[in-house]
Amino acid sequence: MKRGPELIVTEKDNAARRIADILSDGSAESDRVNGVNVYKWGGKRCIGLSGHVVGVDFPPEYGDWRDVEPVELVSADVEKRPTQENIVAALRRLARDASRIHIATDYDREGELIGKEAYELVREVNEAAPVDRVRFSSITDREVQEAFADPDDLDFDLAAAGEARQIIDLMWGASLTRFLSLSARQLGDDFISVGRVQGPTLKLIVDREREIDAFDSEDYWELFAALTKDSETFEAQYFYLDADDNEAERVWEEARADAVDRTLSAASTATVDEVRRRTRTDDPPAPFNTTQFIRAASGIDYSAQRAMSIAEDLYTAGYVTYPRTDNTVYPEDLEPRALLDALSDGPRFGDDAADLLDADEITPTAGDEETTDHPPIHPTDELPSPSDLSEDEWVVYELVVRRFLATVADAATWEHLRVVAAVDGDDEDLRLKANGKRLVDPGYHAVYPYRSTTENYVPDVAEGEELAVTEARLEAKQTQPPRRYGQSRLIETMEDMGIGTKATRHDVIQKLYDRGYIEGDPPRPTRLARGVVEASEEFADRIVSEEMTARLEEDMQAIARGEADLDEVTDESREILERVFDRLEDSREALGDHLRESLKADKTVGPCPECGADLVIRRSRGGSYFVGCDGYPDCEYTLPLPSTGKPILLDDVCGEHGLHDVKMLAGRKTFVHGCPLCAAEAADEEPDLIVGPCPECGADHDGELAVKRLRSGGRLVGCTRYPDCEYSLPMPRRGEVERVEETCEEHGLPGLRITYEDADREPWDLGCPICNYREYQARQAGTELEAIDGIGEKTAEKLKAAGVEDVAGLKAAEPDALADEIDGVGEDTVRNWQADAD
DNA sequence: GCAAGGTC
Repeated sequence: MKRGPELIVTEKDNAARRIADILSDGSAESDRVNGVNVYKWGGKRCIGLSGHVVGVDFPPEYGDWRDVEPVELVSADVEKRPTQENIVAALRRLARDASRIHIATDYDREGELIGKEAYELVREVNEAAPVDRVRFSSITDREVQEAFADPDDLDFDLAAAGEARQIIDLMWGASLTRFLSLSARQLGDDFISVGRVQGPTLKLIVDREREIDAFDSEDYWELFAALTKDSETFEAQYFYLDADDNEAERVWEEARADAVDRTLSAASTATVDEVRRRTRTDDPPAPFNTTQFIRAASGIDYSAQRAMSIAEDLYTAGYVTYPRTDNTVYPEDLEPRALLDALSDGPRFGDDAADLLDADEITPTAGDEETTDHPPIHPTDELPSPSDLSEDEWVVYELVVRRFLATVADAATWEHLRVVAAVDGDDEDLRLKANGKRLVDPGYHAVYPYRSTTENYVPDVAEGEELAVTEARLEAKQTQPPRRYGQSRLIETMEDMGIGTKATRHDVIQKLYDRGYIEGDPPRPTRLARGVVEASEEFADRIVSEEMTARLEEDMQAIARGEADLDEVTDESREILERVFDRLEDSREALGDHLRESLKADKTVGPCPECGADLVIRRSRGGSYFVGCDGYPDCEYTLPLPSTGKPILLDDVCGEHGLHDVKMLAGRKTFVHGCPLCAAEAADEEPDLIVGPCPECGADHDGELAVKRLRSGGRLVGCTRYPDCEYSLPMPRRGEVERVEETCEEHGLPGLRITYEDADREPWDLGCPICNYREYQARQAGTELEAIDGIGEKTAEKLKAAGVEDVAGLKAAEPDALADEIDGVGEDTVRNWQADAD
């Protein structure tokens, strides 16, 4: 046997560093091999991978979409190829002279597969060294030491289960994606994708939209009365018992609602006939897993994607534990008291943490899901100093800290008081109810302010007591269609359906946005999405059904138990997919037409006022959007669109022009532009407001600056001699601009004031427009990239590497070109950043 | 270039 060093392989660098630290008792030293961290001590080396470092794909000859019939992918070989060359090379180099190899990847199915991939890479260069597998549920001293003292073997069956998933996902996803894209002739960046996870997720959204479309709203009425005891007034609601003897508040017949209203309006007293007091315990929440973290973050207005991105940054910096976890049970070795003690030094929450230390006994809550790979998300005992985090990072970090505090805090206690009072009616008594609640012991709410603690006051009354009826109110209402899924609700539903994983669900939603399947927030499906779901339902129902995952899960478990083998499972899946293609091939044309119609519907604004053909949303070569006639070049009619954001069409149609309203999506700066023709006409009619002499041509040519409304809906201060003089300054789109008395000495211009229709909104005195713009530019120049929502330290680094140094540079960049240069960033993201920078 | 799953 060789006498070289032992090699430990982990799933990620972070785990490698911590394991090396534990096994070496802190003596490990960090080194770089091929740009990859390697930790060395004694006769040992430890390297962290980056998840999968090899990927599955078809052989290169299947690469050209147009040359290969999609159905050929069903029977094509699937190969493994390194995807992280530098890590693979480093692993090979270290493995060559290793005397023994320990696979220490995560303790789950995917970890077993990643371990097997490492094993195969090792075997390519070292046939002799023994390879074992160490398994531990959390990276703690005790567990790691025990695992290395008693190593096990790789579980090749479990890894094969993961491989079956890889192969099946690739063959279904790639073949159907190519088929749909080819049939609709969408081959560029705008290909049409389907897959085992994105399919059912999209169908969920489309199905909800179908319910909304099919919904017929119904009128109903609700009745309220103000009841007064002494001088204390509270509101009670009319109710009755329905046919099933259940309490009902909605009255479905107008005549009856009016009759009840008349009786209540005429009544002067109501008699209390029921008083019920109840004390309710409100238990503190369970520890955070990924899904619940995303849900809580969405409650404070962070999108799923953004919340996860911040959590990952906090994890990398060492302030919170691994954010991708299903686990809602803290590991045994977590010491709440020690952690509270550490947190009590922190800003914002230190006092709350310290208060919790006063308790005699600290028992954390536990959720239903207990897994072994990672603990629930909680803060570490390493605290950031105020300047270490951006404001957004602080907000999210505080959420994680406070969730931990909540899980070790006491339950809250509410006192509920239900009062029912009766008013004499013509044939029967009318009953009114009020539900009071009071937070008598705030418990965990004292440290976790993210849940509502709104109280409803109902005075202390006794049965038989007479209350004054001081007001009656009839409210006409309509039943509402079901609500669209929000992002966090979607993720929870995906989790319930068993599709996707903690690490991918939020990415899947992002993918649906990127593919043009959903828009806005809460996401609504495009026509294309409906077209894809309809086509899938007809020909490949599996790919939009959660059953596919359920079935795959069963097959994987069979493989893992050694009761089925990989080929059996993948061959069976192949046969099913072959049959799907038998039917698809016959309908290629019709399906392609349908998808193309859907694509066009997403872009069709309405009839062209000049030739009657369709007006569609198009993009100029510079990347900006405009409305142009589909009859181009015969008809050259166009309308401009605002320069910020990405346009989508709303359902509302302009009564005058028959054009759909346009909404511009730009993150927090999203706004409704409305009918583009109305906007253009309004701009033509709005008179320019002359401000004063143009600084460029005023002296020589008498040019004047004026506030002008643009046909795109925007506004600027520009020279009246445009286009001969192109001097201009930006102006906000909204509000009414007026001149004020005082004049700027430097520029000879009056100050400008913007007033708003909303009377609550303070007017904005921006002063001399030139001075104002200068100040604005100065502020921008001093603004760091990180100040923009969605840009963290890492993204800022990537931006700088791409040549974007500051906010001004970001604003000047072409979104598509910049997106190409930065991994994991799409064009829309860049547009959102730019909109935020304005 | 296609999926979904790791990780960054």
